[in-house]
Amino acid sequence: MAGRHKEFDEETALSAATEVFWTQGYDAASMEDLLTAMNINKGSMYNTFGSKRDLFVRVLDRFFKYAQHDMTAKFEAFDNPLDGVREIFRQVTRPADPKDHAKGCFLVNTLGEMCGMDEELATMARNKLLDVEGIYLKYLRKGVKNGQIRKEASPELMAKFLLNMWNGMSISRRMYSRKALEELVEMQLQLLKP
Amino acid sequence: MAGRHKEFDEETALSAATEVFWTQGYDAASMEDLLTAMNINKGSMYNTFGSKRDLFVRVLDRFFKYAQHDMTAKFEAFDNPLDGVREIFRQVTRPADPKDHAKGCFLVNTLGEMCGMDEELATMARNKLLDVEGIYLKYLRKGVKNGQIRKEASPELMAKFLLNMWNGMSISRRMYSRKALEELVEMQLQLLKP
DNA sequence: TTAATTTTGTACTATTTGGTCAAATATTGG
DNA sequence: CCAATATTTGACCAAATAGTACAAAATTAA
Repeated sequence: MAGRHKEFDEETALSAATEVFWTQGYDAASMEDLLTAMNINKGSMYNTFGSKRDLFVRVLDRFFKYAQHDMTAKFEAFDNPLDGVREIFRQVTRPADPKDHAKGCFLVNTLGEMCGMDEELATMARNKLLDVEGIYLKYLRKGVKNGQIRKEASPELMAKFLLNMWNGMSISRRMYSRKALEELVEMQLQLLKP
Repeated sequence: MAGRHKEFDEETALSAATEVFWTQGYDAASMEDLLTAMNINKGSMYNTFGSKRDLFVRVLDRFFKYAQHDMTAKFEAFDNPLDGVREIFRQVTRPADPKDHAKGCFLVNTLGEMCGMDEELATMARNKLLDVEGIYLKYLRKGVKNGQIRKEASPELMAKFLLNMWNGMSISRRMYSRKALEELVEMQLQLLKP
């Protein structure tokens, strides 16, 4: 196949774009911000990704793919799903970078920004969050079978509860101390214990 | 004092502006959108409110004032604070207009949009949400005294828990059915019962 | 009446927005 | 080397943005 080679790495560029969309949101992120972060030219961007919106969809999909793997890995690393949940919520209570508190959850942010504005993007974010709920459900069911999770509440409802907790913490992390967030997690996890 | 009187009612105009900011967010709401909704001219707006940002601050303050009154009234209408909380969360599970689901909570939206972008506005929203937490705290304490709320957890933590629940539901309402939302509320309220 | 004040509407600025395009550059197969 | 193909580059564009300016009409209190 003839033609000049791509000089930049798509993955690297998408990763940089993720950071910009994540911290600023879709609308507030300008093409200039994005191109500077991605370190490519306008032409390259439009040639490769199509449009700002298309780029966002790519970023969203890629983000979710990694999040999915990460979540599953964390659940698989523990015998007890409660420990998996704790590990997952450590991203909230003890983020790698304290600046992550302001960023919140990318999917939650997107659902919040797009709902009522761009229903298509909102639905993408919503469906991904529902997939997250699905992961919770899978490991909760396993936990119920092993007697690690209470049998009295339905796993379906408990999964929704965990997602609601995640949604809430995505906002609450912008207002509470680490200690308060940790207490909050531990308090709510009581609802899952047998 | 001489001079022509204002033709429009500031309260009415602010109410219209609230709707626009609430559904679209601060950034996405254009002056054109706002002026059309408020039904006044550019000159009148800038003369009365100063700037888009100043208008937003007025809208935010006014919104919170009403929310505060509303919450307090709901708590006061019931002997048991648990019923007060249920009534407050009916705004989420059974909103007056189903379109309110897409709108979420104005304060939560603002904290989400502004955190990391405009720290001053973010702090305004955050402080108002912390005031909401304060209201929860007041009535939880009363409930503890009356044996309606469990004594084992600290009222401070339970208040934070309620706010976290609110934050979460402000997102979750954009993805779940009424029935699921109601089950979610009732499940989580278990944590407050004695 | 006069001075003060608001409303209305239009025109304007200056900046930023997402997006386009053509020319230059690099790569490959024939 | 040549022709075809693909990417890079930066200039360019039309639309929208918040905000300003202003003049003329309207209303009011003193």
